[in-house]
Amino acid sequence: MQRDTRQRRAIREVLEQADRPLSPGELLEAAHERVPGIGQATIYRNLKALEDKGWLAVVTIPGQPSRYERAGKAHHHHFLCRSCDAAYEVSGCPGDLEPLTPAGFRLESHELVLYGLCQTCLAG
Amino acid sequence: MQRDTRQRRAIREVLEQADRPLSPGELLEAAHERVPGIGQATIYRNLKALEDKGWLAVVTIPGQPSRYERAGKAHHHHFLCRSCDAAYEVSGCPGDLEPLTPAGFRLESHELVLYGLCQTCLAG
DNA sequence: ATATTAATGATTATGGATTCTCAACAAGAT
DNA sequence: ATCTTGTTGAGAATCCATAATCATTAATAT
Repeated sequence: MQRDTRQRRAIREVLEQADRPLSPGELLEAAHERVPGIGQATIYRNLKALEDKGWLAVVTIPGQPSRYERAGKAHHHHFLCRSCDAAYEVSGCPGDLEPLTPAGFRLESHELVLYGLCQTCLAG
Repeated sequence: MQRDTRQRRAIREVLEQADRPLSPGELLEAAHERVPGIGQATIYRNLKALEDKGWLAVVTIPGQPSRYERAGKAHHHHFLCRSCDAAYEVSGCPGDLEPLTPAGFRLESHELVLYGLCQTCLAG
């Protein structure tokens, strides 16, 4: 039977309260405040388990480690700050991309990443 | 002084004639037909050199090796076939993305990747 | 034709993310 | 309280893309 450990609780809580997708490293750092000594192997193990369970969605960004966010959100995209590397959720979508699709191709999905500077980095 | 080798000629020719961005592996395969025995180290060395020279542009796609295409093309995006992993160039752009950008953030650029099946894979 | 040395190719090494190993630990049943 | 065994943590191991080594090869100036 699946056990309810402090580490798992911490990981789920951090991910539930995050307002943006987190990388394994960011998650480790945040979970560490709740469970000092938590190891990265535990982070990876549980990320994979939560993903398999459909509780988490993976966000892939070129040249960056994967980010994880709660699954089931409405279709949306992401903004990556080129200064602090934080990924943010952006609502909305540019719309119908069929017109861009080459003739004879089948469009199934798409990913849009905005790049720039986040408010925090602009202020600092 | 920079020397004009068979390997370099082959690499440039393949990239010039390609109608889509190529990965180092695809480039090696294609160049191999012109210069049997060409090694991957030569591919990587020359890709980097051509990129530094501004002759090539790098295309980054999540979870994929980099692709290389001639620099200087008009703004465009890419389509990745989830079956054969070939990247294709797609003309056009969804347009102004400022409206999607969170307030207080500075938008500098963006990347859009379409996913699906290419004509070749659909036919096969 | 010969010398010079940039370039190549086979191989090893590197870097970063992710996974595996396994002894020690701890959640949950009895 | 005790036992069972799922989980954890530290570190080693793996994967893949890319970079570095270095003896050999070959482009080009003489």
